[in-house]
Amino acid sequence: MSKQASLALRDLGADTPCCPSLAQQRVPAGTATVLAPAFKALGDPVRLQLMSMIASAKGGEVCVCDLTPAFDLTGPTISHHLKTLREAGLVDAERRGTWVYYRARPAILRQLAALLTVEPTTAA
Amino acid sequence: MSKQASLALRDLGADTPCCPSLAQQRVPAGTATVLAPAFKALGDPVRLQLMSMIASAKGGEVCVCDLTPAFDLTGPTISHHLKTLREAGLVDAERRGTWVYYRARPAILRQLAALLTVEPTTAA
DNA sequence: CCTCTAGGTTGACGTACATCTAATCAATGT
DNA sequence: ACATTGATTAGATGTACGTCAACCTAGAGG
Repeated sequence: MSKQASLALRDLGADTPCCPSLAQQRVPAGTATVLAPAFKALGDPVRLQLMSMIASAKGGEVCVCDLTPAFDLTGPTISHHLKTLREAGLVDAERRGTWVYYRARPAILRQLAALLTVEPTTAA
Repeated sequence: MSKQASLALRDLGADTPCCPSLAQQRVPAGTATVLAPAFKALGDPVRLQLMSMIASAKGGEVCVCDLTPAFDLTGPTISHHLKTLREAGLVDAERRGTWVYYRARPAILRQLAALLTVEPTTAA
């Protein structure tokens, strides 16, 4: 079930030109249905920090063993949040030996940022 | 209870320089706690479309009477979603005569966009 | 003043979510 | 092969969310 979300987000990159922007035109229902889960995934303080730790990591990736001790939560809970980020298409996971490494998907982040971008001067 | 969220978001604009960006440094727990509700508010397809309709409205504002018929939902449900957007500090409401008009808060949108903005070239 | 209409609020109900403990799977080292 | 460490999965529970039906509030107009 994690694959549909990732594929849907990837496909959306194809049928949208570049920067639709919330404020330029009404986002279609289909686009909203696809992108809302990504925002929802970022709508939790723990996941927002996890996303930031992954995106700002040196080398572009982080071991789960470095993420878990950063919170007062159990390992399974962190794993659950990482799964949510994964299913939202925001991150990728790769197992290398004993540890699992997470990596951000910059394209999706850029797409979400573009959607929220509004003109510097308020449109009259 | 809606005032705390708005004030918290406004305050955050003061103590943060301009564009912290997820990928430049780990977002502090406090910032995550304040901004996550804004992302959560956008994490629903209906609210994402409502936000878009409000932000893209001619004249910068929309009447609720124009928003409600755009969905297969009852009036109270739309009202509830608008309240969620209001409490997240994403929109402002103003009653003028019989109708209530909603207006976007560009500053908050810009802040969220800045947080998600990543470098065009992957940072090593 | 009283009624009508448009919005917003409250309470209730079903579902989804965040979190935990316990069990399972994967990889390394003795 | 066995035990150990790391990560995910499964089951359970309390809380929050989305939705609707019913009620309350505020202008408009007779």
